[in-house]
Amino acid sequence: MRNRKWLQEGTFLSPGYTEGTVLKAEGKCKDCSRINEVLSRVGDRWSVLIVISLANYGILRFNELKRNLGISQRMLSLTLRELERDGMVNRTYHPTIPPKVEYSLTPLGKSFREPLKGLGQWALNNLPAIDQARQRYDEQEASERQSA
Amino acid sequence: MRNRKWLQEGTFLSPGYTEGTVLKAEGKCKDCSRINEVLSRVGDRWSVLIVISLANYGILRFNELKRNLGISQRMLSLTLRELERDGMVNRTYHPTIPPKVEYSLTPLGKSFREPLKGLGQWALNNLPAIDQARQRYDEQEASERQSA
DNA sequence: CAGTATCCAGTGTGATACTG
DNA sequence: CAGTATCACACTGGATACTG
Repeated sequence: MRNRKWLQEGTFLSPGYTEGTVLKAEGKCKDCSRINEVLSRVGDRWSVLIVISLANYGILRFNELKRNLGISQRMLSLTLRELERDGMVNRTYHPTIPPKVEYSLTPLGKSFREPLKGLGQWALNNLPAIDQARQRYDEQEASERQSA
Repeated sequence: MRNRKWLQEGTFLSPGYTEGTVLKAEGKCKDCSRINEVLSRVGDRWSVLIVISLANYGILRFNELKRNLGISQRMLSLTLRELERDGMVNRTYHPTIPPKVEYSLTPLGKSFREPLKGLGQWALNNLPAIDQARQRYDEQEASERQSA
C-alpha cells in the first residue's frame, strides 16, 4: 500500500498502469489522490501496529517492537524509516556498545491515534454484523448453486 | 489488502509464512487480528472509494462507478461483490435489455462513513505537516550524503 | 543490538478479449 | 450494459545471511 509510485509526481507509468486510467481517476475523482494518501498510511498494517504499540508503551527499542509485533526485521526497518520520515516517530540513537535505538511517537504520531480509535470503535461495533452478512451471502450462494 | 489468508481460521499457512511468525504476532498482540480485520476493509482503496462515491450520489450503475473512479472492470466487479457480501452495498438487478444494475449503500455502509470522515479530517489537517517533515528528512539525508 | 543486502513466492491489479 | 476469463507484471513482505 505504501509505494504508490503512480501517485507520485513525475513518476513514469510502468507497463500495466496505462496513462489513461490514471488520468481518468484523477480527473473524475479529485479527492481520490488525497484519500489514497491517507490509505497509504492507514492501510499499511505495520504502520498502524507500530503507532499503536508506541502509543501504549511510550518508548520501545528496535527488537522490542520486533518481538511485540512478530514483524520481520526488514519490514520493521523499512516501516520505521518511513514513519520517521513522515514525522510520526522519533528515533534516538545511543552510540553505545552494543548500540541502542529508541523509538517514540511525535505529537503528530500521537494525534493520529484519534481517528484510528474511531475506526476501531466502528469495527468493534460492526464486525459481527459483517460476519452475519457474509454468512447469509454465502448460504444464499450455496443454495443457488444447488438449484442450478 | 483484502485476502489476508493467514488471518482466516483453518487456513493452512502457505510457504513464506512460517507458523512461528504468525503465532508470535497473535500471541503478543492480541488486538492485532481485530485491527487487521479493520484494515483489510479500510485499507482497500477501491472499497473506500466506492463507499464514498455511493454516499455522495446515492445510487450508481456499474459503468457510472467505473467512469467515476477510473477503476478497471475487473476490480470494480470484485470489490462490489465483496462489499455486497459484507452487507455494505445493495445490488439491484433490472432484467431489461440492455441489463441495468444499480448499487447503493446499506445502513451499514452508510454508518461506515462516520469513522472514515474522522480519518479524512485528520488527513486534511496533517498532510501538510507530513509533507514538511518529509522535506526536512530528505534534505537532511541529502546533506549527509554530501559530507560523506 | 540494530540494522542492511539479497532472494523469492504470493498477491494485487490493469489490459484484453469474450458472453448474455 | 454488466459482467467473466485469462494473462502479465510490479510490488509486498518473509527468510536468510551478513555487518559494525
